[in-house]
Amino acid sequence: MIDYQIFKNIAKHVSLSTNEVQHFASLLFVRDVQKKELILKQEQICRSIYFVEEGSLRGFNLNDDGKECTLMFAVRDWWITDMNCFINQKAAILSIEALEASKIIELTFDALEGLYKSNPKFERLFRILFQNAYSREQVRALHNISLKTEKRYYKFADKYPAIMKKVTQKQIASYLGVTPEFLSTIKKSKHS
Amino acid sequence: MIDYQIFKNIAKHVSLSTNEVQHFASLLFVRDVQKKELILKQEQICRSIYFVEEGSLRGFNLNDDGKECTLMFAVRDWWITDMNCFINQKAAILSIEALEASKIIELTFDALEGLYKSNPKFERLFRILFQNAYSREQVRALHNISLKTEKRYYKFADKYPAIMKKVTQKQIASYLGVTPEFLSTIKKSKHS
DNA sequence: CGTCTATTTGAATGTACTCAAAAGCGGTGG
DNA sequence: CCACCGCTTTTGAGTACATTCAAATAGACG
Repeated sequence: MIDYQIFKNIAKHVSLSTNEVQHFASLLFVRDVQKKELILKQEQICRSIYFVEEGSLRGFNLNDDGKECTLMFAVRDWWITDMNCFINQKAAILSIEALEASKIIELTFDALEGLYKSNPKFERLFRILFQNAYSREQVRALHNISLKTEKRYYKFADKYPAIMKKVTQKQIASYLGVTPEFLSTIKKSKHS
Repeated sequence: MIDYQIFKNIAKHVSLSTNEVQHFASLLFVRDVQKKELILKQEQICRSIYFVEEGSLRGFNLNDDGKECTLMFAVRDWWITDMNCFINQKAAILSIEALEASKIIELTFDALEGLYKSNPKFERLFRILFQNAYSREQVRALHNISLKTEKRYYKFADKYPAIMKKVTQKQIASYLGVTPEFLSTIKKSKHS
């Protein structure tokens, strides 16, 4: 297990001793999920943060009108959770589904709180992960309010080629907050 | 200085000894800025994170077409920076201006990196601040892509009454990513 | 091969923008 | 204290962006 991608991901930010790695590993749950399986269901308490060891996931919200909004994708080497519900341990706004057969690694809220207490390296690790996540969301918010859909689409496609390979156009449309029909017409018109 | 709001803010998340508070305080720069003064200028390296001790700030981007987009407001007891540029120590995308005469507290990147190394409590503190910031941005992203402008406006007004008192309608429009003219027509139509 | 879903296309409608002009408001100087 | 100036807000007409609904086509999968 110690040759898993998750340890390479961590090693980018902090260096752990063999013992620390072992302890961390002992807290993880590795799960193989199949395509379309839900790792987290909306309304359910969000008890864990997830790492994509292999495969791909999508976090989305289904509203009262039946409209799906994709908030995030996660491919190999990415972390994902419904952050707001995770940190407050309350009912999730998002569902998270597998886009294909995937291997995911689960770290529960309680285990993570224990890690924070037992070893400041984990405070550091997640401080870095969260600061990076916040930074990305801040840039995304700027793009959302300042750019036209067409430009946002091509920026997304440029920035995340690994995601483009895994997802349908309908899912990208729901990530951009437009209808699949409109995204279709955008792609047809000649682009920059 | 130790009765400043910033220490109450920190005490919500970690408890520091008198010595730790003193050390932290020794790293801070307190500045009085006047209305319209720029704390951070776009294109300039973003070297610090700021805390609003008193007053209010606005972070915005000015694009090539001369269009201003407000990414965030900060009132008393809030932290603000151009996160992406702060953590990479590169040219800022945002300018930050004072909306009124304000007292702000500046913590530089280098000082903060020193704090992380010297005392894990600061890793914890900023881990919590960043996770909360990320959580808020995630919710905001969902609202941006799923809700109509009208609903976003009233949600914002409900959630941040302290900000509503300080900012113009034009600035709110630029935060929502719509024109001031359009926001004006929204307010006129009868609302939910 | 047949079924289910994704994608495309088009017409009609709604949402939001641009441009222009008028009205309102706050601050400054005489 | 009033008059003027600059900026914000409002209003309206015309246009562009994006949605809804419906139907046709194309792909994916068992």
